[in-house]
Amino acid sequence: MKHSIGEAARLSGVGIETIRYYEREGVVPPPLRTGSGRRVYDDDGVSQLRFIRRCRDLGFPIGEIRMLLSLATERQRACAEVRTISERHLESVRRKIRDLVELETALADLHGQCGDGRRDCPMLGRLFGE
Amino acid sequence: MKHSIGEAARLSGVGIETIRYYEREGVVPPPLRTGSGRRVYDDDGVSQLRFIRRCRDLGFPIGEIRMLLSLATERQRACAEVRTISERHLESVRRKIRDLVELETALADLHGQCGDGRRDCPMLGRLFGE
DNA sequence: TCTTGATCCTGTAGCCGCTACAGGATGCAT
DNA sequence: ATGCATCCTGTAGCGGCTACAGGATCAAGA
Repeated sequence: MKHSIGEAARLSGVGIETIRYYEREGVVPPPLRTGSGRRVYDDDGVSQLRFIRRCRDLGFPIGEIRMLLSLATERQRACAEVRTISERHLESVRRKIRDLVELETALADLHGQCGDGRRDCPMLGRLFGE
Repeated sequence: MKHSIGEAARLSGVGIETIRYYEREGVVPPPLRTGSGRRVYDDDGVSQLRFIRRCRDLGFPIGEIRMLLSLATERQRACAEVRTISERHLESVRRKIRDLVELETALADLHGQCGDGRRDCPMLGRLFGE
């Protein structure tokens, strides 16, 4: 089946402007065009877009999605390499979680010092002090 | 004491270019200048910069730092308002943590399906499928 | 056939919070 | 006088979109 960019967007869950952005950035190949210049996507194109959206939902950066996509479309589906990429990404997600949890602790600690008064906030004092 | 921008950067832990950026954006007021046009910071200016850096370390966005800073420099130190801002921020940090933990689960799950083989990666299959 | 409204096109600018230049002017020590 | 550090302004880039402006085209109804 052939689809307009709007249909492709609906089917894949990727916004129209974002699809064009991916094309500009070379994440997806440029699709065919109608005589009047409108983009035409086939089912494979839509699948690629859906794949990208799922990867983005998982927080993969564009560069790694590009790698995953080329592994996938070259039909190699090289598991070991996918494993490496997803492992690296998983590690970065876990690092972010650790950082945020640390931050949460510090923030909750500071926040806890705030009373209900209207002056001389201890949190501001701590942030300004030294 | 008076300080050059370089000294202010060292003392506050904020980069030189970042200080100028904060000035452009109106986060800090423009400092005095020497005859030849170089910026001069006093200790209060350095304290403000340090305050901003600490807030940034805590993940506060610039807009909220602006509010905190005005609360602080107006000498009102209104604790209740600081509480509101930090509460909102804390909530957004916690939301981020929840999102990331969810993401981590999904990712680890997918990642766990990858074997050591070189073809037909189940993770790619899942990402492409429908 | 005409008109309306939806959809599409390109190109550009903005978001956040910096960071990294380029290209030039000072300041300070020797 | 020389040389190097530091400073200045202005601009562009990062990632990953998003939001226009201003125009072309399409499909459906009257």
